[in-house]
Amino acid sequence: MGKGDLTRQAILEHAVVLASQVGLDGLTIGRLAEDLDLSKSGLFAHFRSKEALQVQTLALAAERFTELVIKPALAAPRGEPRVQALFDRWLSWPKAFPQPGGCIFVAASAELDDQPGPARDLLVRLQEDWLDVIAGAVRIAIAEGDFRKGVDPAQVAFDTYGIMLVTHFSSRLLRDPKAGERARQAFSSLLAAARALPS
Amino acid sequence: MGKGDLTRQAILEHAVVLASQVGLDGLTIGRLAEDLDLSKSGLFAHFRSKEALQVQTLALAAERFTELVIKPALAAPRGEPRVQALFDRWLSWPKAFPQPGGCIFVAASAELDDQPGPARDLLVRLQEDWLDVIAGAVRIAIAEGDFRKGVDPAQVAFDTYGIMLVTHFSSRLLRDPKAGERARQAFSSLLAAARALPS
DNA sequence: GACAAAAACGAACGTTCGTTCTATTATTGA
DNA sequence: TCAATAATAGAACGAACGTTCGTTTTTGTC
Repeated sequence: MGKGDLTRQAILEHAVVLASQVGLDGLTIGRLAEDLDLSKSGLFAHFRSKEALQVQTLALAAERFTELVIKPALAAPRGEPRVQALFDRWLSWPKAFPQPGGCIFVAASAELDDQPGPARDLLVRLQEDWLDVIAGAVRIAIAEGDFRKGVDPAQVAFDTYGIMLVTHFSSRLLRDPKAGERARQAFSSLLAAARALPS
Repeated sequence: MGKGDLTRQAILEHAVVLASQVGLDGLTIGRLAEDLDLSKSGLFAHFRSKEALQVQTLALAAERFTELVIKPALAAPRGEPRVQALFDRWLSWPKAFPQPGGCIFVAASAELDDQPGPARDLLVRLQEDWLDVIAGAVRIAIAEGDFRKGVDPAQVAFDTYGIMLVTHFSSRLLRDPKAGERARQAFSSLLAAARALPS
């Protein structure tokens, strides 16, 4: 890895931090350059367009998300524990990879939902993949007998995603200190409803 | 109402539409003026700052939300029907007051969560009020005997808000045509869990 | 219909944006 | 070590931003 890739990596690392606060659109080449003691043009040369910068920023965040959330959670035992692990890891993900403005994907979701382009395309793919990971874990939990047979994995993934979103808004916009607690409570109810009756 | 107030109203009406698509920050005085066949300076004179424009845009949307969602729902019978009505009215609110970019409050929530100022302050107050309305309806449903005594109204409001958020993202970002259906399913499960057992 | 007040205009301001050049400095590989 | 290449800097661009100002048009009232 040459020096170029090194600084590019450093730029993107900081871009995620910044984008979590000001959004992918609020992300500015001048600001980024100033923070990293680079010239605007020098930084720009690494990406050759702002759109590319946005896409690569999202991509880096996704890479980290896989490392820090998905991979460790998939190490949990098949069945309900793995579903629980996915949720727990998600909850602590803004701490695992510091994002002062909260989850960058949530911020980007609201921003890009009406803005066609490669950044939106990538984000959609990432979010669909994430929902699929959850649904897959639920499907396994059904097969393992932890959850009832009638449970719809996609619906559980939908519901879980909802809890994640409301947790984000509750803690970041409303500054509710009880958000984490409420989130756990909500998720616990969700699991209880899916759980198979003890035989 | 003089002519000034009339055009100001028209401006704000369109500002809500625009802000739902590009956000409160993406809202631009030039674009707004062009759409309404006004001069930039002529439009600007109505507000004297962009911040005031943003705040008044939010305020108008809140006014409409009260008219079109809260007020009609509160006309429903006390108890579970009223809780259901609140949810149903929310679901159809982007159609009742056209917002091509989806609910303006959801868009603003992600945008302003790290941006101190009067716009954020107003938005927080509005969202807290909305949560209180839901929690209040739940409290009444408990008193009426529709819901179990142990139900936590604030938690139900939290859960409901989550379903609303995931519905928004599912339909707007992922373009999932089944979002509405999934939302109803999720909410119906939520109510079922809160419901008192038939005596 | 005259006249003051209100509303809208048009031009310009200083900034900042993304982007494009050309030139200079660092890094690399033979 | 030295040429080739990659990385960065610096200056400038056109466009768009919010905002200000002085002027002109429209409105409402006696």
